[in-house]
Amino acid sequence: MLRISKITDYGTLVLTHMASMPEHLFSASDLAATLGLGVPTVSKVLKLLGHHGLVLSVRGLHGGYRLGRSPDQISVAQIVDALEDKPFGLTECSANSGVCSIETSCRIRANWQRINVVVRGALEDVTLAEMVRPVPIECVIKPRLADAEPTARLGRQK
Amino acid sequence: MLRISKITDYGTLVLTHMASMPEHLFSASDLAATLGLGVPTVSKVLKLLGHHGLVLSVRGLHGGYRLGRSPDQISVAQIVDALEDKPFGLTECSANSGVCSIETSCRIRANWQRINVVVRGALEDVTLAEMVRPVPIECVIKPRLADAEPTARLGRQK
DNA sequence: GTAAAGAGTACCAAAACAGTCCTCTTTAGG
DNA sequence: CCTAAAGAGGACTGTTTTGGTACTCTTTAC
Repeated sequence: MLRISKITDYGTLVLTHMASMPEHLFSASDLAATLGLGVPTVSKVLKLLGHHGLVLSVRGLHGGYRLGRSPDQISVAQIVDALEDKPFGLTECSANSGVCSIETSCRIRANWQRINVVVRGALEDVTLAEMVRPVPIECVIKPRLADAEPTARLGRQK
Repeated sequence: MLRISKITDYGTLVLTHMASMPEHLFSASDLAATLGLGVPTVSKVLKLLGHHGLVLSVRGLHGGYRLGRSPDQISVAQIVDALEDKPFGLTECSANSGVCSIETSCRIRANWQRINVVVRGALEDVTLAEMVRPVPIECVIKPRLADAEPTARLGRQK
Protein backbone atom coordinates (compact mmCIF):
# COMPACT_ATOMS: atom_id res chain seq x y z
CA MET A 1 0.00 0.00 0.00
CA LEU A 2 2.90 2.25 -0.62
CA ARG A 3 3.48 3.19 2.99
CA ILE A 4 6.46 2.84 5.21
CA SER A 5 5.78 0.71 8.26
CA LYS A 6 5.31 2.17 11.70
CA ILE A 7 8.63 0.86 12.83
CA THR A 8 10.40 2.86 10.13
CA ASP A 9 8.47 5.89 11.18
CA TYR A 10 9.63 5.37 14.75
CA GLY A 11 13.15 4.87 13.48
CA THR A 12 13.25 8.27 11.86
CA LEU A 13 11.86 9.80 15.02
CA VAL A 14 14.43 8.13 17.23
CA LEU A 15 17.36 8.88 14.95
CA THR A 16 16.31 12.45 14.44
CA HIS A 17 16.18 12.98 18.13
CA MET A 18 19.55 11.35 18.62
CA ALA A 19 20.99 13.47 15.84
CA SER A 20 20.31 16.57 17.86
CA MET A 21 22.97 15.41 20.33
CA PRO A 22 25.23 13.18 18.25
CA GLU A 23 27.69 12.40 21.04
CA HIS A 24 25.22 11.74 23.77
CA LEU A 25 24.49 8.24 24.99
CA PHE A 26 20.77 7.50 25.08
CA SER A 27 19.22 4.57 26.84
CA ALA A 28 16.21 2.95 25.23
CA SER A 29 14.00 3.96 28.13
CA ASP A 30 15.16 7.57 27.93
CA LEU A 31 14.24 7.70 24.29
CA ALA A 32 10.94 5.98 24.87
CA ALA A 33 10.00 8.45 27.56
CA THR A 34 11.07 11.46 25.54
CA LEU A 35 9.32 10.39 22.38
CA GLY A 36 6.23 8.98 24.01
CA LEU A 37 6.71 5.46 22.70
CA GLY A 38 6.80 2.08 24.40
CA VAL A 39 10.11 0.89 25.74
CA PRO A 40 9.98 -2.53 24.04
CA THR A 41 9.18 -0.87 20.75
CA VAL A 42 12.05 1.55 20.97
CA SER A 43 14.35 -1.29 21.98
CA LYS A 44 13.35 -3.22 18.91
CA VAL A 45 14.00 -0.25 16.68
CA LEU A 46 17.41 0.37 18.19
CA LYS A 47 18.41 -3.25 17.94
CA LEU A 48 17.58 -3.28 14.24
CA LEU A 49 19.34 0.01 13.63
CA GLY A 50 22.37 -1.39 15.42
CA HIS A 51 22.57 -4.33 13.04
CA HIS A 52 23.09 -1.89 10.23
CA GLY A 53 25.55 0.33 12.04
CA LEU A 54 23.22 3.30 12.18
CA VAL A 55 23.58 3.31 15.94
CA LEU A 56 26.32 1.93 18.15
CA SER A 57 25.42 0.18 21.35
CA VAL A 58 27.22 0.21 24.67
CA ARG A 59 26.28 -2.73 26.83
CA GLY A 60 26.32 -3.13 30.54
CA LEU A 61 25.35 -0.80 33.33
CA HIS A 62 25.02 2.79 32.13
CA GLY A 63 25.00 1.52 28.58
CA GLY A 64 22.93 2.91 25.77
CA TYR A 65 23.05 3.94 22.14
CA ARG A 66 24.66 6.69 20.15
CA LEU A 67 24.63 7.57 16.49
CA GLY A 68 26.80 5.26 14.40
CA ARG A 69 28.03 8.04 12.14
CA SER A 70 27.44 11.69 11.53
CA PRO A 71 23.90 12.69 10.62
CA ASP A 72 24.86 13.77 7.13
CA GLN A 73 26.10 10.25 6.48
CA ILE A 74 22.76 8.66 7.27
CA SER A 75 20.13 8.69 4.55
CA VAL A 76 16.48 7.88 4.80
CA ALA A 77 17.11 5.02 2.42
CA GLN A 78 19.47 3.48 4.96
CA ILE A 79 16.86 3.77 7.67
CA VAL A 80 14.30 2.11 5.44
CA ASP A 81 16.73 -0.67 4.59
CA ALA A 82 17.43 -1.27 8.26
CA LEU A 83 13.83 -1.37 9.40
CA GLU A 84 11.64 -2.65 6.60
CA ASP A 85 11.77 -6.39 6.52
CA LYS A 86 11.42 -6.83 2.79
CA PRO A 87 14.09 -5.57 0.45
CA PHE A 88 13.40 -2.26 -1.18
CA GLY A 89 11.16 -2.20 -4.23
CA LEU A 90 7.68 -1.15 -5.23
CA THR A 91 7.00 -4.51 -6.81
CA GLU A 92 7.70 -8.02 -5.84
CA CYS A 93 9.57 -9.42 -8.79
CA SER A 94 6.61 -11.46 -9.92
CA ALA A 95 9.05 -13.81 -11.56
CA ASN A 96 7.60 -16.95 -10.13
CA SER A 97 4.00 -16.28 -11.05
CA GLY A 98 2.66 -17.71 -14.28
CA VAL A 99 2.06 -14.18 -15.46
CA CYS A 100 5.64 -13.90 -16.49
CA SER A 101 4.98 -15.92 -19.59
CA ILE A 102 2.98 -13.06 -21.01
CA GLU A 103 5.35 -11.01 -23.05
CA THR A 104 3.96 -7.66 -21.97
CA SER A 105 4.65 -8.34 -18.31
CA CYS A 106 8.34 -8.20 -18.95
CA ARG A 107 8.11 -4.65 -20.26
CA ILE A 108 5.97 -3.71 -17.32
CA ARG A 109 8.50 -4.98 -14.86
CA ALA A 110 11.28 -3.07 -16.53
CA ASN A 111 9.25 0.08 -16.20
CA TRP A 112 8.50 -0.54 -12.55
CA GLN A 113 12.20 -0.90 -11.94
CA ARG A 114 12.78 2.42 -13.60
CA ILE A 115 10.28 3.90 -11.16
CA ASN A 116 12.02 2.12 -8.32
CA VAL A 117 15.27 3.78 -9.16
CA VAL A 118 13.71 7.20 -8.91
CA VAL A 119 11.96 6.45 -5.65
CA ARG A 120 15.09 5.09 -4.10
CA GLY A 121 16.97 8.13 -5.28
CA ALA A 122 14.51 10.29 -3.42
CA LEU A 123 15.12 8.33 -0.24
CA GLU A 124 18.87 8.42 -0.63
CA ASP A 125 18.78 12.13 -1.18
CA VAL A 126 17.46 13.03 2.22
CA THR A 127 19.82 12.73 5.14
CA LEU A 128 19.26 12.81 8.87
CA ALA A 129 21.12 16.09 8.94
CA GLU A 130 18.46 17.59 6.71
CA MET A 131 15.69 16.14 8.76
CA VAL A 132 17.04 17.92 11.80
CA ARG A 133 17.56 21.24 10.11
CA PRO A 134 14.68 23.62 10.59
CA VAL A 135 12.38 23.52 7.63
CA PRO A 136 12.33 26.64 5.46
CA ILE A 137 8.62 26.74 4.93
CA GLU A 138 6.37 26.96 7.91
CA CYS A 139 5.12 23.51 8.54
CA VAL A 140 2.16 23.85 10.77
CA ILE A 141 -0.63 25.11 8.60
CA LYS A 142 0.21 23.22 5.45
CA PRO A 143 -2.36 20.48 5.08
CA ARG A 144 -1.64 17.11 3.57
CA LEU A 145 -3.23 16.12 0.31
CA ALA A 146 -6.05 14.40 2.06
CA ASP A 147 -5.79 15.57 5.61
CA ALA A 148 -9.30 15.25 6.86
CA GLU A 149 -8.95 15.21 10.60
CA PRO A 150 -8.92 18.72 11.99
CA THR A 151 -7.33 17.91 15.30
CA ALA A 152 -5.82 21.04 16.63
CA ARG A 153 -2.89 19.42 18.38
CA LEU A 154 -0.51 20.75 15.80
CA GLY A 155 -1.16 24.25 16.88
CA ARG A 156 1.09 24.01 19.88
CA GLN A 157 4.28 23.60 17.93
CA LYS A 158 5.41 26.75 16.27
CA MET B 1 6.22 -1.92 3.50
CA LEU B 2 6.77 0.29 0.54
CA ARG B 3 5.19 -2.01 -2.00
CA ILE B 4 2.29 -1.56 -4.31
CA SER B 5 -0.46 -4.07 -3.65
CA LYS B 6 -1.12 -7.00 -5.91
CA ILE B 7 -4.28 -5.44 -7.20
CA THR B 8 -2.34 -2.45 -8.49
CA ASP B 9 0.09 -4.81 -10.09
CA TYR B 10 -2.78 -6.57 -11.81
CA GLY B 11 -4.18 -3.21 -12.81
CA THR B 12 -1.05 -2.27 -14.71
CA LEU B 13 -1.06 -5.66 -16.38
CA VAL B 14 -4.67 -5.36 -17.46
CA LEU B 15 -4.37 -1.80 -18.65
CA THR B 16 -1.16 -2.45 -20.48
CA HIS B 17 -2.75 -5.28 -22.32
CA MET B 18 -5.80 -3.19 -23.15
CA ALA B 19 -3.56 -0.40 -24.35
CA SER B 20 -2.23 -2.60 -27.08
CA MET B 21 -5.69 -2.48 -28.68
CA PRO B 22 -7.18 0.76 -27.41
CA GLU B 23 -10.45 0.48 -29.32
CA HIS B 24 -11.17 -3.14 -28.64
CA LEU B 25 -13.85 -4.18 -26.17
CA PHE B 26 -12.55 -6.71 -23.67
CA SER B 27 -14.73 -8.80 -21.41
CA ALA B 28 -13.43 -9.52 -17.93
CA SER B 29 -13.24 -13.22 -18.70
CA ASP B 30 -11.28 -12.59 -21.88
CA LEU B 31 -8.74 -10.58 -19.97
CA ALA B 32 -8.56 -13.11 -17.16
CA ALA B 33 -7.92 -15.92 -19.59
CA THR B 34 -5.31 -13.99 -21.54
CA LEU B 35 -3.42 -12.80 -18.50
CA GLY B 36 -3.75 -15.95 -16.45
CA LEU B 37 -5.63 -14.35 -13.60
CA GLY B 38 -8.89 -15.23 -11.87
CA VAL B 39 -12.08 -13.84 -13.36
CA PRO B 40 -13.38 -12.36 -10.08
CA THR B 41 -10.04 -10.69 -9.51
CA VAL B 42 -9.98 -9.11 -12.93
CA SER B 43 -13.58 -8.00 -12.48
CA LYS B 44 -12.70 -6.29 -9.25
CA VAL B 45 -9.81 -4.48 -10.85
CA LEU B 46 -11.90 -3.34 -13.80
CA LYS B 47 -14.70 -2.12 -11.58
CA LEU B 48 -12.30 -0.01 -9.59
CA LEU B 49 -10.61 1.32 -12.69
CA GLY B 50 -14.04 2.20 -14.04
CA HIS B 51 -14.82 4.33 -11.00
CA HIS B 52 -11.90 6.52 -11.90
CA GLY B 53 -12.61 6.66 -15.61
CA LEU B 54 -9.52 4.72 -16.58
CA VAL B 55 -11.74 2.23 -18.35
CA LEU B 56 -15.24 2.61 -19.74
CA SER B 57 -17.74 -0.18 -19.31
CA VAL B 58 -20.42 -1.37 -21.64
CA ARG B 59 -23.12 -3.31 -19.85
CA GLY B 60 -25.45 -5.95 -21.10
CA LEU B 61 -24.92 -8.85 -23.41
CA HIS B 62 -21.70 -8.53 -25.39
CA GLY B 63 -20.60 -5.85 -22.99
CA GLY B 64 -17.08 -5.32 -21.74
CA TYR B 65 -14.46 -2.69 -21.08
CA ARG B 66 -12.31 -0.43 -23.15
CA LEU B 67 -9.70 2.14 -22.26
CA GLY B 68 -11.19 5.35 -20.90
CA ARG B 69 -8.70 7.57 -22.66
CA SER B 70 -5.60 7.27 -24.76
CA PRO B 71 -2.66 5.42 -23.19
CA ASP B 72 -0.51 8.52 -23.06
CA GLN B 73 -3.14 10.17 -20.91
CA ILE B 74 -2.99 7.49 -18.23
CA SER B 75 -0.17 7.68 -15.71
CA VAL B 76 0.95 5.08 -13.25
CA ALA B 77 0.00 7.52 -10.51
CA GLN B 78 -3.59 7.40 -11.70
CA ILE B 79 -3.58 3.64 -11.63
CA VAL B 80 -2.22 3.67 -8.11
CA ASP B 81 -4.83 6.19 -7.03
CA ALA B 82 -7.58 4.04 -8.48
CA LEU B 83 -6.50 0.77 -6.94
CA GLU B 84 -4.75 1.44 -3.66
CA ASP B 85 -7.32 1.91 -1.00
CA LYS B 86 -5.44 4.44 1.10
CA PRO B 87 -4.64 7.85 -0.28
CA PHE B 88 -1.15 8.26 -1.65
CA GLY B 89 1.64 8.93 0.81
CA LEU B 90 4.59 7.16 2.36
CA THR B 91 3.52 8.12 5.84
CA GLU B 92 0.30 8.15 7.68
CA CYS B 93 0.03 11.59 9.18
CA SER B 94 0.77 10.34 12.64
CA ALA B 95 -1.55 13.00 13.86
CA ASN B 96 -3.36 11.01 16.46
CA SER B 97 -0.32 9.61 18.19
CA GLY B 98 1.06 11.51 21.13
CA VAL B 99 4.27 11.86 19.20
CA CYS B 100 3.02 14.96 17.51
CA SER B 101 3.70 17.03 20.56
CA ILE B 102 7.40 16.54 20.13
CA GLU B 103 8.69 19.48 18.19
CA THR B 104 11.05 17.50 15.99
CA SER B 105 8.24 15.40 14.59
CA CYS B 106 6.91 18.36 12.70
CA ARG B 107 10.15 18.78 10.81
CA ILE B 108 10.27 15.09 10.11
CA ARG B 109 6.82 15.14 8.65
CA ALA B 110 7.69 18.05 6.42
CA ASN B 111 10.64 16.13 5.10
CA TRP B 112 8.59 13.02 4.47
CA GLN B 113 6.24 15.14 2.44
CA ARG B 114 9.13 16.37 0.39
CA ILE B 115 10.00 12.78 -0.33
CA ASN B 116 6.37 12.06 -1.15
CA VAL B 117 6.39 14.73 -3.80
CA VAL B 118 9.36 13.18 -5.53
CA VAL B 119 7.90 9.72 -5.41
CA ARG B 120 4.59 10.85 -6.75
CA GLY B 121 6.37 12.72 -9.50
CA ALA B 122 8.02 9.50 -10.53
CA LEU B 123 4.68 7.78 -10.74
CA GLU B 124 3.09 10.60 -12.68
CA ASP B 125 5.95 10.63 -15.13
CA VAL B 126 5.36 7.17 -16.48
CA THR B 127 2.37 6.65 -18.75
CA LEU B 128 0.68 3.56 -20.03
CA ALA B 129 1.93 4.44 -23.48
CA GLU B 130 5.49 4.13 -22.23
CA MET B 131 4.75 0.88 -20.48
CA VAL B 132 3.60 -0.59 -23.77
CA ARG B 133 6.54 0.61 -25.80
CA PRO B 134 9.24 -2.02 -26.19
CA VAL B 135 12.00 -1.60 -23.69
CA PRO B 136 15.46 -0.88 -25.12
CA ILE B 137 17.40 -3.19 -22.83
CA GLU B 138 16.81 -6.89 -22.76
CA CYS B 139 14.91 -7.54 -19.63
CA VAL B 140 14.93 -11.20 -18.81
CA ILE B 141 18.23 -11.90 -17.14
CA LYS B 142 18.70 -8.55 -15.48
CA PRO B 143 18.74 -8.80 -11.68
CA ARG B 144 16.97 -6.28 -9.51
CA LEU B 145 19.23 -3.77 -7.86
CA ALA B 146 21.89 -3.92 -10.50
CA ASP B 147 20.33 -1.66 -13.06
CA ALA B 148 20.48 2.04 -12.61
CA GLU B 149 20.44 3.42 -16.11
CA PRO B 150 19.15 6.90 -15.49
CA THR B 151 16.74 8.08 -18.10
CA ALA B 152 17.18 11.75 -18.72
CA ARG B 153 13.57 12.49 -18.00
CA LEU B 154 13.57 10.68 -14.74
CA GLY B 155 16.92 11.77 -13.44
CA ARG B 156 15.67 14.30 -11.04
CA GLN B 157 17.77 13.42 -8.04
CA LYS B 158 21.01 15.08 -7.07
C1' DG C 1 -37.91 -14.07 -22.12
C1' DT C 2 -33.36 -15.45 -21.65
C1' DA C 3 -28.64 -15.53 -21.22
C1' DA C 4 -24.34 -13.02 -21.01
C1' DA C 5 -22.07 -9.36 -19.15
C1' DG C 6 -21.16 -5.64 -15.64
C1' DA C 7 -22.31 -3.42 -10.63
C1' DG C 8 -22.35 -3.66 -5.96
C1' DT C 9 -21.63 -5.76 -1.63
C1' DA C 10 -20.37 -8.95 1.74
C1' DC C 11 -17.50 -12.42 3.32
C1' DC C 12 -13.51 -15.43 4.71
C1' DA C 13 -8.82 -17.31 4.96
C1' DA C 14 -4.16 -16.19 4.96
C1' DA C 15 -0.47 -13.18 5.58
C1' DA C 16 1.75 -9.19 7.61
C1' DC C 17 2.30 -5.92 11.51
C1' DA C 18 2.89 -4.17 15.88
C1' DG C 19 3.75 -4.67 20.16
C1' DT C 20 5.12 -7.38 24.21
C1' DC C 21 7.62 -10.64 26.92
C1' DC C 22 11.17 -13.79 28.41
C1' DT C 23 15.77 -15.27 29.04
C1' DC C 24 20.66 -14.50 28.47
C1' DT C 25 24.87 -11.56 28.44
C1' DT C 26 27.53 -7.59 29.64
C1' DT C 27 29.45 -4.39 32.92
C1' DA C 28 29.84 -0.46 36.58
C1' DG C 29 29.80 0.04 41.32
C1' DG C 30 29.80 -1.22 46.01
C1' DC D 1 32.26 -11.18 43.59
C1' DC D 2 27.40 -9.84 43.92
C1' DT D 3 23.92 -7.01 42.22
C1' DA D 4 21.31 -4.21 39.30
C1' DA D 5 20.86 -1.74 35.01
C1' DA D 6 21.19 -1.97 30.36
C1' DG D 7 21.47 -4.30 25.75
C1' DA D 8 20.89 -8.91 22.65
C1' DG D 9 18.22 -12.19 20.73
C1' DG D 10 14.21 -14.66 20.09
C1' DA D 11 9.49 -16.17 20.45
C1' DC D 12 4.84 -15.27 20.74
C1' DT D 13 0.20 -13.26 20.05
C1' DG D 14 -3.75 -10.31 18.95
C1' DT D 15 -5.11 -7.29 15.33
C1' DT D 16 -5.25 -5.42 10.90
C1' DT D 17 -4.71 -5.81 5.82
C1' DT D 18 -4.92 -8.22 1.77
C1' DG D 19 -6.34 -11.12 -1.61
C1' DG D 20 -9.51 -13.70 -3.54
C1' DT D 21 -14.42 -15.40 -3.95
C1' DA D 22 -19.36 -15.56 -3.87
C1' DC D 23 -23.92 -13.92 -4.26
C1' DT D 24 -27.50 -11.00 -5.88
C1' DC D 25 -29.10 -7.29 -8.84
C1' DT D 26 -29.19 -4.64 -13.24
C1' DT D 27 -28.58 -4.06 -18.08
C1' DT D 28 -29.23 -5.36 -22.86
C1' DA D 29 -28.78 -8.12 -27.51
C1' DC D 30 -31.26 -11.38 -29.78
